Amino acid sequence: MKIATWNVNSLKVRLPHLLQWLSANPVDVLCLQETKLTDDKFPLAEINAAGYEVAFSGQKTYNGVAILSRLPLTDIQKNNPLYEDPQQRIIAATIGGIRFICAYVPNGQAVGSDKFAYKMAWLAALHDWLAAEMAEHPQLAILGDYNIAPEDRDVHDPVEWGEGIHVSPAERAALGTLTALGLRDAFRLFEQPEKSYSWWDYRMMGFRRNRGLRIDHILLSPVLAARCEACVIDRDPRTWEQPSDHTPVVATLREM
DNA sequence: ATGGCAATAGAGTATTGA
Repeated sequence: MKIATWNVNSLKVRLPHLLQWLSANPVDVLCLQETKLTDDKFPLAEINAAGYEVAFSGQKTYNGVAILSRLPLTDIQKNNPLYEDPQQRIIAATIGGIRFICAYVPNGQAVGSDKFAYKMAWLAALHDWLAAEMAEHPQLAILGDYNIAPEDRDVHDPVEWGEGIHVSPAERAALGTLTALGLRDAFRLFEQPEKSYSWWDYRMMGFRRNRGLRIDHILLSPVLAARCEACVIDRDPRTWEQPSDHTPVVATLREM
């Protein structure tokens, strides 16, 4: 089973890329972030025609998440039941006995800002909800844009980024509370090339110069981590015309 | 230190992203 996550930065603009990528990479489950579409504008017919069922939760202009699946999705949950949030950043569903959570963690803008406080409160609530979900679902995967680079090796220039947004000790500690639940970063279960990133700034030729961050992650419960046999970042879509600034992360799970 | 690029809303420019 192949599972993946991709922040598409507008599904309206990126639908051709999504369909192109899926035709070459027919993953079983794909979590999308930043669809930026209200539900009435979601391209349901095109995604169904590509062979996928889909659960989605969107809003105008910002945020918006979706889970595409070749198998039926059940027990669909929108947002964290422990956290009242007008922003559509989470959708969850059970697929083939696995609980999937698609998450778009707040950006946070700048350490100490109001948006940063929101990010930290949001992550604390996510932790509490995940603890309950993991107790109920031993097979759990949470995929998405975490807007946190876990370690300095996930940052193109740790000195330049300092202790700013996406790399601050507080954010890394919040991510650490998730791994303390037993969740494993699928990418780091395996040997990986140095300077592997999942996002590059549009500006300053960020991609060409590989000035990136690894902020998109697949976290797996212990049972699923034991089934994981590969995890890769697919840089290819970032080379296409008018790309998202993020690129897909794909994990392979051994069949039971 | 700032802005640089892209998407959106909406009609010139502001906001947000990371």
